[in-house]
Amino acid sequence: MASITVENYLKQIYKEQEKLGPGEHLISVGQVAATMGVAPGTATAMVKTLADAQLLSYEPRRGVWLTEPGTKLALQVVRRHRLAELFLVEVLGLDWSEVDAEAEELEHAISDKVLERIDAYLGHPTVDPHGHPIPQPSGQSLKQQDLTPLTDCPTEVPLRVAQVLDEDPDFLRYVGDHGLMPDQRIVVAPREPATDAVTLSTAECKSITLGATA
Amino acid sequence: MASITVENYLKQIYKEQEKLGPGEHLISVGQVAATMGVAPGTATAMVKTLADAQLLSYEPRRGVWLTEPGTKLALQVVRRHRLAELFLVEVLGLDWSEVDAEAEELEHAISDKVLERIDAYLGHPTVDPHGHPIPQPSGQSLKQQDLTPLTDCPTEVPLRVAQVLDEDPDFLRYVGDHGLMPDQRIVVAPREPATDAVTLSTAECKSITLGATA
DNA sequence: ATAATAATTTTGATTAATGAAAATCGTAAT
DNA sequence: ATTACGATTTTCATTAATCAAAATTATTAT
Repeated sequence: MASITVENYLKQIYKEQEKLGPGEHLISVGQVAATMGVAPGTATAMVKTLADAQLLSYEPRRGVWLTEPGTKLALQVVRRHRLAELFLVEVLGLDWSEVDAEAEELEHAISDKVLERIDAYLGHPTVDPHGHPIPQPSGQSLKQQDLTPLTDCPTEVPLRVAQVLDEDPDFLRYVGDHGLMPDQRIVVAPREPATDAVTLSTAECKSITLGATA
Repeated sequence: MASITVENYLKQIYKEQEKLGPGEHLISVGQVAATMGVAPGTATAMVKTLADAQLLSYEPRRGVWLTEPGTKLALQVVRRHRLAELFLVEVLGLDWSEVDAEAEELEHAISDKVLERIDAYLGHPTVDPHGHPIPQPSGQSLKQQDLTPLTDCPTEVPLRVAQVLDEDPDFLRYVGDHGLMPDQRIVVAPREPATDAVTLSTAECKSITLGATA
């Protein structure tokens, strides 16, 4: 069985790959070290053992990308993580700003059986509390269709929030307090081309955000 | 923070101590090795580091016993384990025969916050699905009052099952199928002094059990 | 084409947890 | 008082995961 450490590396690499454009998949070892918070040499060593285990492909000095089995394992971890998050919010009533950290532990402790019970209990949901898609048990991830970053949405038009990428608890609490969360209706104000800020109004408030929200 | 391994050693030693009569607390290192399923030398080494961490007292060649902090930590693990078991049965509908194994993993992944939510969700229960007491957050364990082993219950008298000690899934499934579980009413048939078997009748069946049930 | 820079890989060492096998100790029997 | 036996402890070695720092390599700037 894959250790917790291995599961975390695969999940992290998967999430980095997800950010890339379609067709792209190469992640540098430095990037792996950075997201995992380990020294570069540590990442090199781990990446080699993951390559030996056929979980990823490794081209020295270029980078890595997940193989089929590696992707499958990563998706299982992400599925456990996101279902755990949703469960914590929906059933135990935790705040969406804190569930990411909690699920970080639970994602390694949930068996297939328990996971499928949770899935059924929640009615086979497709997105987690932040609007991220929940991979299916088959190992297939729902593809994200046509999401537009706030920075290039049409202005003055009613829209609905699809997902919030940032997982920082303070940020989530802040935007949550201002009514910005998945499925909420918003209107983006006319852009000020000079700034990288976007002003938008929800039910009643307006907030200023940075570039990383969709 | 205590590692998962440390948590498991403390929990196991606690459970061994629990079996002892009041006043007794000494557990041999061999016993520790046996319940943990490790080589004797491994147990000796671990026991020394736990002693250095003040989690238990160690008298070479005699054995160990938990200190106050060690007991407290062990009780926290047991609490997480038993609340997880109950949650799996009550909320997710798992069978009582399988939840011990599942909780073995979850007990190391549940934060204090999530644990207290689960506790509240379940209505602050006092016993797990097998009738074992759930330690309180303070670290105090409810004391077990006047439980009588089946082997010396009065016969021909209606009784109610308090707890089932064995955690073996096959055993639990078997007795569960015969209606033997906590809070069920049973009648013990007259004893056959020659055998170590006890015959008892529940709603309709009768089953023959060994010596370790209360 | 060469030198400088930044990223990556190597090397050497460490810590936690473990097993195997040899050495030691304590108790019980002769 | 010895001896023998069983449990315990020591010693040596291994694996997974890590860091620090030195060596290497690729790319960029001159």
